[in-house]
Amino acid sequence: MSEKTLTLSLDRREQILEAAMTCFAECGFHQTSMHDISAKAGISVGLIYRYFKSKEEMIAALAAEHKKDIASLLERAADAPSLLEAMEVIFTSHCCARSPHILSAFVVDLFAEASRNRRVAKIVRSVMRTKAAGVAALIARSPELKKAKSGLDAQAIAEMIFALNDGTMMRSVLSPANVSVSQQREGQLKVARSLWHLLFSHTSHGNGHR
Amino acid sequence: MSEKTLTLSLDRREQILEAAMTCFAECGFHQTSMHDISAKAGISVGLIYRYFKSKEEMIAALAAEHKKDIASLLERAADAPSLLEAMEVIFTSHCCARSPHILSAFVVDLFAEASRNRRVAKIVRSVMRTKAAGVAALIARSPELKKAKSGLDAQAIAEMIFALNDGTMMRSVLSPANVSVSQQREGQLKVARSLWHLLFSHTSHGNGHR
Amino acid sequence: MSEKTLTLSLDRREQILEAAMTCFAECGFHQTSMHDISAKAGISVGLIYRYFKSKEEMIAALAAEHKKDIASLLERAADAPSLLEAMEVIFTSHCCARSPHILSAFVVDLFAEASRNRRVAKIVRSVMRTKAAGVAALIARSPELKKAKSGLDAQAIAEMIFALNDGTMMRSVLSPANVSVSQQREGQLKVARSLWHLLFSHTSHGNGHR
Amino acid sequence: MSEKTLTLSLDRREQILEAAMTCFAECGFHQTSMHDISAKAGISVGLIYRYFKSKEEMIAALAAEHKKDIASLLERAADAPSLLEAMEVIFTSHCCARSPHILSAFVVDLFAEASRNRRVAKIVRSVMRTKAAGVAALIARSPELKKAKSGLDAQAIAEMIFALNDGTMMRSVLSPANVSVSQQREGQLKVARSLWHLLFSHTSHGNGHR
DNA sequence: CATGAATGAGATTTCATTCAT
DNA sequence: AATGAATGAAATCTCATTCAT
Repeated sequence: MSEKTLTLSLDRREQILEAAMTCFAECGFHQTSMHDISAKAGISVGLIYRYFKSKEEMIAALAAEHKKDIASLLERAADAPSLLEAMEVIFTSHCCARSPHILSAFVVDLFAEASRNRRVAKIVRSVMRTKAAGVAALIARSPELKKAKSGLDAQAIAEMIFALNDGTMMRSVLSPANVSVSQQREGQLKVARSLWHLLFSHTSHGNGHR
Repeated sequence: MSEKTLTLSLDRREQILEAAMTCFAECGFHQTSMHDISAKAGISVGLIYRYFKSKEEMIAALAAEHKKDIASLLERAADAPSLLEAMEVIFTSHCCARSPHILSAFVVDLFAEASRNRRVAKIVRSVMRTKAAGVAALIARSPELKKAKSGLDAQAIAEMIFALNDGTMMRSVLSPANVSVSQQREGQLKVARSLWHLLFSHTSHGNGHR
Repeated sequence: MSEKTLTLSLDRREQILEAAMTCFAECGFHQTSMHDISAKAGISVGLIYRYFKSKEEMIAALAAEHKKDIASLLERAADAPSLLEAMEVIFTSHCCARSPHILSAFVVDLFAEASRNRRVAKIVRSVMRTKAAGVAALIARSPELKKAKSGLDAQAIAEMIFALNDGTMMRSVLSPANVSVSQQREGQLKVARSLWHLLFSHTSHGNGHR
Repeated sequence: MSEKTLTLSLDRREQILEAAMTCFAECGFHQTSMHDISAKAGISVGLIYRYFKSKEEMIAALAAEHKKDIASLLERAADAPSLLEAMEVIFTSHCCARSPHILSAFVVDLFAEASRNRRVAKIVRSVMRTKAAGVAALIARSPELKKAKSGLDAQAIAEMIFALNDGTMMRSVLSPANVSVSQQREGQLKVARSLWHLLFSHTSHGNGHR
């Protein structure tokens, strides 16, 4: 029974976080009311407080989940057959999950929040480190690195990849609603490939993407 | 007198916006109260409402100011003797003005806000267009472009520059307080030069920056 | 089995009341939550409701228990060999039971509650009558009364004893934590003896208390 | 203008405290809502917070007012032509001000609160010291003291007076509504005179009160 | 032009109580 | 008998905005 109870509890927790994520992405942390979240989750306000001590704790929990998502993303990227494909996985990651804007909007809010909330800042910093380390490893072991004549080390390349990745994501929150998920995907792929070519390709002609 | 009144008014407006900017950057739009702003500006709450119809209007006004700042930044970049130097101007722009984090935090908040506020979205989109067009022009006329063998057109290059620029800025809101402005500057310069090399340099050895 | 069940139930009831008493004394009736009580009693919230219809009922039950405590106190006082000793029993009663402040704080809260809760008021009034009658009887039968030249009748003397008793108890909730139980006892004894001397002694020299 | 503003503010503050006092006495600190107070004062909830940072601060403010009331009561007592009359002033003080029960109920609540609220405890302790010192001085200078053969010093007598005073007040919160203010006054006077006789009178026959 | 007192809706959070298991 | 998840009303406190002075 304790197992079932635990499962049930975890489901509830998930359900609440899912609702919160959607609300936060739609309205921002501080414009989303607990009532909004409870309504979206289809439960009462009070129940949320059995799972989270405060609204801030929910934000932190979501930030922690984000960290896990990033970790699993990196694993998937590590499994990719080539560095180019790994980069494609990374650059398109926020285009698939859930609805288009949701994730981007959430992450931008997360950074904004991190700039004034120690607790969130700590988590987001750790996300950044996870990402940087993961990709640096990816690059370090890739055959492309040796061919690269850019003179940049794995660390610098990783940082560039992520800055560009975050930058496109930040800008994507403004892409008009009529841009479909697959169009966004295309755009992201284009950026990823462009960067790959810049970093590792020496033949300009091979750059076959539009 | 009307002229003086006008001047006075504009000063007041500036004074209020200056205070608001600081508060917004410190606490975020929706966690900053009108009282916070009035206190920072050293005036009464009521007076703010003689200059701005609402809080939202202040955000919009600041977004508009941001747009002007970007425009003037682009002018300065256009005056730079070389494309590399232009990129250096662009990448370090948010490191000088006011205190370190202030501007970055504000801009990240602005994007977050834009993702759910039509009015702000409109302005920020126009900022993005301004930037993109400005830099595209910069590149189009630069001698480097012809030498570039990346196969990317001016537009794509401009987008990459800005995505990277926004990405590093977004990440900078998390740089610890003990990172000085000049250190941040250094970091930004490094990124700018790396990108420049990737885009336009064919001699890997020339990449002399650390 | 029904007998055992009943016994069990009574134990439970006692256990709950004991926990409630402690919580109430520590935090006050209306700042103690049912959860606090259930936690202190080591049971679930729901179980409390099998024994008490509501929180108010618990307060009433505790008031009723207090009434019994007072009745038994009076019996003990009646068994005392002299009136002075009876008074000593009465004045020190709240110093022994449980931890020092607990009982005083509870009783003061009980009076506060009684001033706006009919049900509690009824019980507390009855406590007061019990006390008054009991002590009046004690005095009426005591040899001291005849010697007393104060001109006060048993009823008036009883009232004075209790007003003084309640007054010292009310003030004792403020005695700092570093006053030990035995010190409090000393203080109460001193007051009891002083009053006894005032009421019944005609030789000022016999007033041997410190 | 600043003077008028100040006056206005003080009036407001007074008005709010007056309303709060009534509500607190009627319902207790923790059963009175801010809305109750604002309704009783005829203002909005928000306005209360311009004058008091929190509910707790209002309680503290009222406790501080109580302290002043006690100080002024002691001054009046000191002006009384005789010690007996001084005691009469003291014992009847809570019968006149405002409506009958209000003050008593408030003070009992104040003691209850003091038993778990450091801030209030501090104030109430200081009230107790003020009272004790004031009356001890009163007694020390009175001619009765010399005649007293009780063997009690001024300090002990003062404490007895106050314990009795507080005790009768605590008990008065339970006097039924049909007991008029003047009847309560009578009762208090009776107690005061009884005590005076016990303390200072040597002729039992002179005890002329009922 | 300038103030800041005043409003009242709304946000977060708590809690007595119920009820399915 | 016993649990504790669930509810939702209510409490405290905040804040954008208005308006009399």
